[in-house]
This record gives sequence, C-alpha cells and structure tokens, in this order.
Amino acid sequence: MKTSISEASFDSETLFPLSYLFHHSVDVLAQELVGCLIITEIDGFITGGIISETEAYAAYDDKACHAYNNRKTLRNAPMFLPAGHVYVYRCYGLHSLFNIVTNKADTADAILIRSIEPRVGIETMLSRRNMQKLEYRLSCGPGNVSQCLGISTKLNGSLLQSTSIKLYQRPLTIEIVKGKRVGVDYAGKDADKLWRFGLRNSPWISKRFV
DNA sequence: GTTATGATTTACT
DNA sequence: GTAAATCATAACG
Repeated sequence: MKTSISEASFDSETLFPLSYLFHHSVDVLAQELVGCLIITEIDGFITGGIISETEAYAAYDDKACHAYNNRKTLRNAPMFLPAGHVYVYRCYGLHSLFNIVTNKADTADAILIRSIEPRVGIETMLSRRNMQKLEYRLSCGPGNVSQCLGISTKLNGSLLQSTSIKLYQRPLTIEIVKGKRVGVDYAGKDADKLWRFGLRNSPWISKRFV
C-alpha cells in the first residue's frame, strides 16, 4: 500500500535518534533515511525537505566508497567519526556533496543525500539556486540539494542534530525503489550494487530508476 | 612541487 | 549525444 507524505511535521519528539545509526548496516540505513525530514539553519535561514533519494557507501569492501579498504585521507577523515557526523566534500570543483556518516568510529560508512522534496523555506532555497519558481531541479541531485539547503564544506565534520542541521523521523510508512549508484563506473563489480534508494513515485528524484 | 581527476550540473549540437 | 565549468585532493616524483 502506497502512502504519500503530504505534510512534514517535526518537533523535538520526532528527532531522529542518532543511536539508531550504529545498529544497522549502511545499505539498510540509506533506506531508512528516505522519507525523513532534513532541516538546516544556515545564516539565519531555515530550510528543509523530505529526503527522497539516497546512496549507501560502505568502507571496507566497497570500491565506490572514498574510504574503500578503510583508507583514511585528509578529505574523508570525517567518515571515520562516529555515526551522526556530517561529511561534506567538494566534487568537480563546484559542488558540495552532503553525506551522513553511520556506524561506529573508524568504520567509515556514509550515506549520500541525492534529492529532497522541498518543504520548508522554499523562498530561501529558490534564491540560493537563483531560481524564480519551483521546479524539480531545485533539489534533485546531490549538488543541488546542498546548494538549496545552504550546506557547504563549513559543515564538514559537524554533528547532526546540532543547531545548523537536524534530521527528523519520517512520519509515515513509505515505499522504496532501488537502483545502481550514479557516477561510480570505476568501481567494477561494486558499481552493480543496488545501493541507491528512492521514494517511490516521487517526482523529486535526480535520475529515473530503470 | 606537479599533475590528473572526480559520489556533478548545465548548456549546447 | 557531447562538453565545459572549476578546484581541492590524492598520487606521484
């Protein structure tokens, strides 16, 4: 049975418990995050939306992951923090890609947020993207998500549920679609993992699932 | 110190 | 379909 999320409700009661992020594998958690509400408060502006697309990246044996083979570098160091920390890195020189770190310290699993359905502060998000009216491209694709939420590498290494960035539980049961991750062709066999997850029938998806 | 490149987006042919 | 934009990072010498 399908349900659509019409209203985002959030208060301290429904804050996503970070402890949960320690007790499940990253591919399961990436599905759990779909349908959750992400809220940022950056430069005094509150913006947010329902997470509609994620990808899982696992440290040890996932070639697509920055921390493949547990390899720690200056860039990916925040992935080695305990679950609930935020990993933001610059991609192609232009885009800030936003990840939520899961698992215990030194097990560098992370979940990339690829798309959201805008719910809060839409005017602010439009202006951050230099857009006049609401279109899907506002918040589809990981670079666009970060831009409209005001997420920059300044947030790298910070902790979820702090003032700037909060995650709330999803209000309803939802349905998930799966596909291959985007832009990881170099990862050989791991590129075939169905570790990309979308909110079923949501138009706020960066690329159609096939 | 130098160089190649990427978990992308966008515009254009 | 192809390509440009654009730079911090990683890998190498």
